[in-house]
Amino acid sequence: MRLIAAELGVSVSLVSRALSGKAKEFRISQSTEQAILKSAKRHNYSPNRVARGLRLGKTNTLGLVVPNISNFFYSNVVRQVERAARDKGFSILLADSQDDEDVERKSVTILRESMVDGIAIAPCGLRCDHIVSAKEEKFPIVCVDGYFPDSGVPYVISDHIAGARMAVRHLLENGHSEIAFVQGYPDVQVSYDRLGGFKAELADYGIAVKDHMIVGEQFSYQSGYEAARKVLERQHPPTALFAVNNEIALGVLGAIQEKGLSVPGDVSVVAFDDLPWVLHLRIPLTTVAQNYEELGQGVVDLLVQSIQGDTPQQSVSVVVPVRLVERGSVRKLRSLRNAHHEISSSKIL
Amino acid sequence: MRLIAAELGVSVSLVSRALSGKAKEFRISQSTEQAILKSAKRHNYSPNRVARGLRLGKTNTLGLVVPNISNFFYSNVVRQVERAARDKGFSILLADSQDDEDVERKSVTILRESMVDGIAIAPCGLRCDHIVSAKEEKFPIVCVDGYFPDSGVPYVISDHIAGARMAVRHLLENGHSEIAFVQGYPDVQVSYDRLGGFKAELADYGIAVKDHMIVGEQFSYQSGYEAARKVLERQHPPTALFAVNNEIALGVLGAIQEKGLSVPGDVSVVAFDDLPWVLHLRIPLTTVAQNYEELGQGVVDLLVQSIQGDTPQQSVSVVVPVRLVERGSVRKLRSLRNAHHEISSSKIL
DNA sequence: GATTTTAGCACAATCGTTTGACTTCAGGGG
DNA sequence: CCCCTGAAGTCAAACGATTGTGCTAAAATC
Repeated sequence: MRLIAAELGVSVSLVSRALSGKAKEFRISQSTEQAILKSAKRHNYSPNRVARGLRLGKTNTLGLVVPNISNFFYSNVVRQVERAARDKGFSILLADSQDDEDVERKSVTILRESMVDGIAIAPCGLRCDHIVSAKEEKFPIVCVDGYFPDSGVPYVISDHIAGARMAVRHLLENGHSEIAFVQGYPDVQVSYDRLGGFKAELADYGIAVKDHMIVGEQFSYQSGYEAARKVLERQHPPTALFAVNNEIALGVLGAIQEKGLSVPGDVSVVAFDDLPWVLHLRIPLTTVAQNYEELGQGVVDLLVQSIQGDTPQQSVSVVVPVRLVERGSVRKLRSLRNAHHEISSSKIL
Repeated sequence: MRLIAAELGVSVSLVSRALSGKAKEFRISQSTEQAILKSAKRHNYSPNRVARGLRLGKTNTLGLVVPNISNFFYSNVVRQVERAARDKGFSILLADSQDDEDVERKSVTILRESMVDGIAIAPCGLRCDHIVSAKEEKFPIVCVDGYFPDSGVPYVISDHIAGARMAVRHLLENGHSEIAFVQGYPDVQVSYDRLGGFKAELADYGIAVKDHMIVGEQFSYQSGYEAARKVLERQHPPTALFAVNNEIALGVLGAIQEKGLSVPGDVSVVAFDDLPWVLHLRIPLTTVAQNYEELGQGVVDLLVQSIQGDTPQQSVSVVVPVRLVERGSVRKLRSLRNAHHEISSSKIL
């Protein structure tokens, strides 16, 4: 800008205004405006976003924190968030928290130091003081996938409870009553919700929840694998397993395969998270599909709303519906179902 | 910083120096240093990276451009790049070019406007003027996955040629000579290399390349699906297919399944890109595995080297070895192989 | 002809940090 | 008594853009 100003013998302010299209507003003569624009082209000038950010107090950048970007679910969320953000003129500053609360915390700090205009975060734990304190300082922040009830932090999530219920109902309706719940790290809201849905649906059918059927401790292949192994080695193994995310689902399949069991012949499987490759698994998995696009779009919308100050309602949040995609990894157990009816007089749809 | 300075009745410069640990160097009395540090804690001050970036001319941020972050390959690269960058104190400004050269071009502009200290880019096309011009302006930029020969732009790539050769050799050694090459967008260096490897290996075995066996036009499920369908419907269909990336591989599997064919019974498949779920496919795929970690680490290393000005060699680039992981999607065709030998007197290992 | 308007532009502060160049004061050596 | 040294700090200019205010002519008005 200096260069241009000097070259044309005008002031920098003039250049700035001309380049930001405020020529009319500030009565800049057509001749100088054209000269400035032309000169800018020649030097192929492009504004310094950092300087502008400093002056304007906003950078047109959104921070995005996810626990593990190589997880297909998150990479899709990232993609959708990036797309939605770009549509609104924002760039994405990305941080991978590696499922570590400390890293997450540091990432949030760095993002705020970087003057991002807002942060979208898929939290990896239960502690949320860094998030809440951001919110209390009027810093735009929105959770995605996970959330913190009563924290007042807005969120965009899939309907975890309904998703879990749908999956379990599907199993129940096919006669399964011995269902293992293979979860990830239990102490996050997502886990609470999915487990809650699982239990609630069982309760609706009058079936008691057995604690030993709730297994697993991490959102990883390994954890899913070990948990499934353990539960399948019980004296009375489950007839169906519900895997709480895609990585765990793979672990579960690994364990099943290793035991020489077949899906759905010996054991049925339903998983949370839909993936393109489930179709081509040995047995196409029946899954609860989440809507990445709505999640990504939703979180960006909320964030941008909050940034622009028009926050109509206090804490608007979005719950995106999920849907069950049946693919044949669940076996119909008529006999068992009927048997069970007589015993438990469970509620029938 | 102002606040702290005012509160203690000292100048901002003092605060700045104290906080950046230059107390000794600038002979700041222990008492004031402590006071400043204490005050900073109380206000939980954290520096403004934007202001610092403006002043210092560097932001400790790396730009990263990938064609499609929801592709498992790229999401892993992103993860590794992010990790390696964080280890060196850099953040990642992410852009998804959506396999669109114009978007890619704009992304590079935005990243440079954002004063990132360097850019890692997985190019999605053949045009590279924006990349070369960055390099010519001494702007640190490194390609990953793709590259531009003779452009002088450093790169970190997998050994595409060797990978393709390994895959093809494996097929040849199992008696396949009618191999379809299911590629993506042909006009990128990656495609040239993989196709080149394919042809070279066939040539080494004295087998002529048939143009109608080279199919596909995009790096997508759909493209892989359609290409596989078409080639399988020929009068003399191939006995094996080589899918050039993971999404295409899925499309190929989809087509095979739809035709009611079995892998490897009716047709063998090898794919580029290793994925966690290939183990649990109907038939575990034999794949060419890339080393994400080395790719990510390598590109960050090169970039940081270039940023810090110590560029030992002119254009250091890295070619990361790949390895073939056999899993049983290739059938041994003794008969066919022998038959073929007699006809073509092909070179045998 | 005096005054007001207005077109066209320049000045300078500002955003938050960093940093080279000064300043000030006390004490020591000659 | 003067000069020098060193300790402890201050000043002010940058970085690159934006923006409120002020200035100067020429044109319009009465």
